[in-house]
Amino acid sequence: MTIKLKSKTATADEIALQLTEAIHTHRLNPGAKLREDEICDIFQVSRTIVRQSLHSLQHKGLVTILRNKGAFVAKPTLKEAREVFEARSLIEPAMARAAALRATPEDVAFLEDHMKAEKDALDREEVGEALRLSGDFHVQIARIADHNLIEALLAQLVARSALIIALYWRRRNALSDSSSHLGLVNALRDRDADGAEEIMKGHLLDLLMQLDLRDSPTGPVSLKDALKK
Amino acid sequence: MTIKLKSKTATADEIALQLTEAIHTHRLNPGAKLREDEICDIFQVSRTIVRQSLHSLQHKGLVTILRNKGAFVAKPTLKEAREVFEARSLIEPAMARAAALRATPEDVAFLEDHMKAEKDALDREEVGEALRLSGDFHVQIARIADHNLIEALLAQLVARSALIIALYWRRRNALSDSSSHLGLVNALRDRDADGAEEIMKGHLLDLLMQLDLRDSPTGPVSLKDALKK
DNA sequence: TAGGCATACATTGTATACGATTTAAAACTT
DNA sequence: AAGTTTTAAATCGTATACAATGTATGCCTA
Repeated sequence: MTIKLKSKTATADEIALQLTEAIHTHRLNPGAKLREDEICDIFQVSRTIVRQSLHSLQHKGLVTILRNKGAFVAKPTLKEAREVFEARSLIEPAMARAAALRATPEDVAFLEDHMKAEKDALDREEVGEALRLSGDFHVQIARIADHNLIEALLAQLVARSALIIALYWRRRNALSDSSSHLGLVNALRDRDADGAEEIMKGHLLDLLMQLDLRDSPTGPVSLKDALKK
Repeated sequence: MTIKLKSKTATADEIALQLTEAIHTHRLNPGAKLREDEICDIFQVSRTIVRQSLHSLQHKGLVTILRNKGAFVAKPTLKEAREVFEARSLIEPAMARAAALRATPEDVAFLEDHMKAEKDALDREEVGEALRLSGDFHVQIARIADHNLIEALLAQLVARSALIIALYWRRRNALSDSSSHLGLVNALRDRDADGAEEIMKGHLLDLLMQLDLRDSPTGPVSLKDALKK
């Protein structure tokens, strides 16, 4: 899928956002090289701007920059993958609880729309987009909980989760368990803080279970890479 | 012994680290302007490098960059301050627990040395340095817990906490409650996971209590600032 | 003299040029 | 022909030059 932009100059943030979405929807896979000149051509900006966005993404853990070698979409190790989900397990249940205590009817309606958009994307077989929306759902919970810091942090963790899913997803058929999201929305509507917290806890555990985080070294590696040195 | 005469050019990371330490020890206060040329002169590097480090610090939440106006040491709002400590309260007790289960005798010895260094700094009345060490203690717990992701995250939160302390510290006399740290080390030595978790929880609560995070708008504001716009 | 306007200065933002390093390719040797 | 050295190309890192923006100064007018 081509990444197009308006004729006027793009900002570093816009480029970073587009790259993030491409990663999130698996149009860009872990390990993919991000050559500066190539991105310059696509967005019609100087390398200065491109480098800003790449560094930005590096800080967020989505990109790995090797000195004098270039920028690559990050390839989380098994340990990093576990750590991401451990961190999420520490944070998100509390966010679900806080969200349940604060959610307005508008918030609930928003989440319902959000879930519908996800379902529509799945019906259209836009798997990547569905995955992105599914992750964004979690970020929205933090937004409803009115916790900006964790919202930003969670956005990073969710984006990294997309990388992890790309690397360690077990089966390609069953995608997301939307029933958890539905239950969460219901709990929010009912102001059921305990319920929301528990559902979130279980939901993250479910996600983790669907990943293959055993000690197999690095997952799918190209033969070329494996033999390189 | 020969001394390196070659004026080794500082890297962006080194500059960022020095600025971070200056912030951590309160040699740089919230709101301080960080002019690029000035930093260039100090470290004898081009603006390219300085801008890299400033952007890096912005991503970490220590610096705020206003377009066309420049970089300033961040000034956390009351809400942001609360969020930092809420996030720490979600994360750190779990780290204390994990650390208690993993701590080796070497780890315990290291923490004891660390506490002694903090005490020495206090005795020498190097308040800023003591504060920095006190914060780093928490980061070391995450390191012992062998959780790299949270260790990095916590380093950011601790650095931001230094800003918060600079802004919202209640009384200038009583500094840190070293008894909590001592208790924590003992719990780690005893492999007392529950105890470590509880002590950490209480310790963070104590810290929070010593801050003035009531709804007074932004804490210490000058009349001049208040009328500025 | 106070306020508004215009100009000059200071600082930041972006693009480009140049040097350093890596990667790929070619030529050479054994 | 395989391996090694040499050469060239591609790519990244840093410094610098220039443009855009913001800030301060002085002048003019009422």
